[in-house]
Amino acid sequence: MKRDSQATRRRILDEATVEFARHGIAGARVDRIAASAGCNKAMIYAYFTSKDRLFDAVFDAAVVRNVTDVPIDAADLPEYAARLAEQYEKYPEVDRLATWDRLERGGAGARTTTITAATAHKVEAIAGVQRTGLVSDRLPAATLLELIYAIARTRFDSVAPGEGAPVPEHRRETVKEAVARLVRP
Amino acid sequence: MKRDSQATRRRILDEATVEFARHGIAGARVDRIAASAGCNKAMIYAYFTSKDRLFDAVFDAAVVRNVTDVPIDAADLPEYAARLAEQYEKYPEVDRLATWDRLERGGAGARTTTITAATAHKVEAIAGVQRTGLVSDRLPAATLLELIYAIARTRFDSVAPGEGAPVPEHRRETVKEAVARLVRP
DNA sequence: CGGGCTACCAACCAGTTGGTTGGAAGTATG
DNA sequence: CATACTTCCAACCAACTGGTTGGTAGCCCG
Repeated sequence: MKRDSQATRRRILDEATVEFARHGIAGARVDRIAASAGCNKAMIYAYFTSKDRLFDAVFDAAVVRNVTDVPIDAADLPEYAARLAEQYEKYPEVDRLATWDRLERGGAGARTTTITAATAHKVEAIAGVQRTGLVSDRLPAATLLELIYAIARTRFDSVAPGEGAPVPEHRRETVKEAVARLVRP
Repeated sequence: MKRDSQATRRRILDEATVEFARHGIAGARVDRIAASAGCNKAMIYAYFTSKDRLFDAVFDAAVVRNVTDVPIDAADLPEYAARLAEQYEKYPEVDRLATWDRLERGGAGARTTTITAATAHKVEAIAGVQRTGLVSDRLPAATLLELIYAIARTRFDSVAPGEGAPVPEHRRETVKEAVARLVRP
């Protein structure tokens, strides 16, 4: 068959993203990833060394995209949070991968240099805006960021599933309103 | 050895709680549960039928305790959220079990009659207080409850791990302040 | 055109694991 | 004291699974 190692690697990563997001590390099956990627299991080990390293690659790719796609705007935290919520809506697997990482690996994936640097930058940006008085300093910058993350990740589907769950536009407004209240001076 | 089926069942449930909270369903090992419960694996199947049913029993016990231990007080939502946060601090396995349930079973455990009834009651209680004007109705009652849950579950340890993470008392005040802002009319 | 390298694969291995079986042992009762 | 019931167990089974091996086949280059 026609060969293209870059294409094979790409398909493995894509299908592994789906499999890990759905089943986590312990529940994912390397055989299933190979089957849906249309290649042999040995190829996965050739490119990624082990199941765990494959998860690393998947996690890093997903998280880097989130950090890149949604830069912080400390001057407009409600809007920033709304864009973050949209990103989670667009890529629900990212939150799932982050949650699997927290449960199965104690959050090790989130302690990479890329993420910790990005996070430190965000905290400093929020602290800066707090010093100008535009954002309340009743809560520390790091705490505020965690709350913004928690609110942006909320899907609003578990209390009243199927009914009253906000459509994306409502979710955006909900997140915006909630964060606006948190940061109001 | 002296026999006591109630005691054996209790030990299995306790050790299964630890194992499922730590590893989830796919990652938990029935052999490990048996070993730490000090009984034979066959006993687990005698009492609980299957690994999945054992998780059901563990989940139900943990969740029922949360619902029972922390009844809602719609007249003081910030304080209610603070008590909820304390409960999560006291029993961190509950949030983990709920999260595994969401990831591995699509939240099926949370859709039991006990929980949906308790939730409906809470939503109605919040809606009632909104009608009196004491709590803002900018956000629907169900949405407000989801946000309260999200805030109460936040551990404030992932943005600045190890440093600046609030001690329980600070966490309580942080949750209270955040929820007070959300519900302010 | 043939050799060598790269990309790929079917079959396999050794260990694991949820669940079962054919009992043994403790205990209660007649 | 013997029987029967309940609680418990060691060994086992069949299927599974992460990872490896001994290749094959496509393709490039001299």
